[in-house]
Amino acid sequence: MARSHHCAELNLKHIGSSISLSGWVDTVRDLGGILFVDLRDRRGITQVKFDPNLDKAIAEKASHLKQESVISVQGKVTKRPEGTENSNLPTGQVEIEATNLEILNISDTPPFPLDDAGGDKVNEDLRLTYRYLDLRRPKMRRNLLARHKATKSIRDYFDSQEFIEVETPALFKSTPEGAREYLVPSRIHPGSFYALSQSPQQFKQILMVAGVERYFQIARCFRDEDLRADRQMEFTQVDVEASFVEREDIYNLFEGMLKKLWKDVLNQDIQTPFLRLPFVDAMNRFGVDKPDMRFGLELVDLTETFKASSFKVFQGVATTGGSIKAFNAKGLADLTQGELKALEDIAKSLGAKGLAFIKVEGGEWKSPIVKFFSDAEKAEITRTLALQEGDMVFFAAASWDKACAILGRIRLEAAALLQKRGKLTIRHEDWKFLWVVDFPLMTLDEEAKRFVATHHPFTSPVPEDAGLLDSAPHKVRGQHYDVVLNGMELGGGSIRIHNPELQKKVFEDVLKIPADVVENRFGYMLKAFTYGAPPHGGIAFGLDRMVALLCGTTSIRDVIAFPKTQKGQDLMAGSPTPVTEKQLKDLHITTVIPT
RNA sequence: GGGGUGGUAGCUCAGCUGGUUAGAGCGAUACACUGUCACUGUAUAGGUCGCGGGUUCGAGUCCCGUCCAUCCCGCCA
Repeated sequence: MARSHHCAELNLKHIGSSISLSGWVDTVRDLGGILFVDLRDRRGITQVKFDPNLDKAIAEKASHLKQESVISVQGKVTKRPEGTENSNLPTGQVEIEATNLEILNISDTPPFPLDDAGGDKVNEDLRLTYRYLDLRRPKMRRNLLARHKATKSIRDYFDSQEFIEVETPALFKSTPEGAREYLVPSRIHPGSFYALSQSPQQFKQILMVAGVERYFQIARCFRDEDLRADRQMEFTQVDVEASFVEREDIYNLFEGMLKKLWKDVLNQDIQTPFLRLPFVDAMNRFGVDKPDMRFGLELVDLTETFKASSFKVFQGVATTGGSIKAFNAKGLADLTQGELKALEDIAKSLGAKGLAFIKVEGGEWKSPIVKFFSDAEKAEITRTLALQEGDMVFFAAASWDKACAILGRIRLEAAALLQKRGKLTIRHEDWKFLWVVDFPLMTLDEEAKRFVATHHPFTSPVPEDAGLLDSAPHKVRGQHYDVVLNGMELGGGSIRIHNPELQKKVFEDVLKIPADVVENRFGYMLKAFTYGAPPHGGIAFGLDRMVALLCGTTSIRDVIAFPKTQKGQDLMAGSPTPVTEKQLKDLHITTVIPT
């Protein structure tokens, strides 16, 4: 038998037993005569003793071991001598007196340290090149385990709610309305392509028409967009859809899932129901549609205050439909020139002309713009922002959405600066869940000068707004909801349109997609809806982001076994690669490499 | 497509205003060491300073280009 026990279970109860262990050499401590090996498997570490007084040949053999070699050891569990116990190890009361050693594979010296602290500092490209070594690190092993627990918890939950998991195709047809897609050439149909599914959205709605009623899937999705710390080209969605539901049903269902998930993975109790925050309030108070509510620094609106101001920059914006927003970065008056410059650059990158501010220092307002303010304006600023010594106020004057976006970002940066100074504490495990609701159904695409669906074109309007679809599409609220945690969008969904006429109207009259294109792309769906489509709705959320949060990491690469780099490469296997002429010929493809 | 940061020994980093033979810690190798647990001690080896070009008497250092990684903007219905 290769092993009778694993490396985390032996203790005083096993003393005297003959056992066998297999695993990797974590460390070798050769004291000249006696020699200790920390033997590691996926469960933990056990100390093995090689004593030349007991067996000279085995001790000699062990002295040639290198770290990360794979060995199998037979021996007897013994109590460690008084004073040599290791309280840091669960197995630290005992050790194995080796009676036999089998060297299964000697390892080359690893190219980087495999402990948590050392490995964390290593360049990520090196970790990705040797991912099999990186994954041996305790932290990465924990992350893989947490992901497994999360998916198991989710499957158990939906099963208990009588949802069934249905697989849908990865090879779908191209629908260029959404994210850029990965195309797959058809060998059998020259010149035609599949698209890798960017989400199972259309199939899950069809499953509702099919009478499945309660569907979920842990589904792989593909999007050919630029990568980020929280975005990979292929990622995993927990995709859910149910018939005969309203928004409240989805909120309850999903809150239940998250409650169980947090309990199963972290053994923590989270509070439900979550706060419901309308989109407009989220923007006005936090400047984003995914607010981090673990800290304040909320935005205020000063548009009215500055409508008659002698400060022309603000007055001009305030009287021409724009907004003047501000917030108090409490205690940040000691911000350095460099930090201020960095904030200005961020503001400008978001379309601000500059970043107006007031520093309250030594009882005075230090600011390049304050000389333009009247006493009444100053009083109003002091009152609404609760200004005190040591505070720092930032302003944005622009269109409403731009002003919100600028300060929303500056608010996050200011919070980071305050945290660095120890003036603000933001705890990772302070779980502030919320639903953001009442999104506008349509958003005006400035470039294309037409409306685009905020969420997707299948989202149902809020019933009382449906009459505005023709006259004022941007005023129509959608039955769309996002679940947000600590500044991260975990997922979103909506109650869908189940009426084929309404769906057709949204495609053709509101989104202005030509009728023949609608028929070509979505005709099958509209047709399906004519055969008794039940009212339905659902939600999808990013499993990778969720697991990253559970593991306390900001990069989803840390919770994906084999992620790709920002340029979409697999550094270990070396994809993508060119292919042979024959392969291309079979697929009726010719390539043109840009020079 | 754009902006920021980084690339010096196997790993993590230092290397000021250009100036002799580019350093440290960890790791590796060898030897010593019989109760260590990140063992310890002594010694040794290890470098195309990402790559290409330029300025200069002289470039790790300055300039231009380029590649890679990463963070962000655009993008992600």
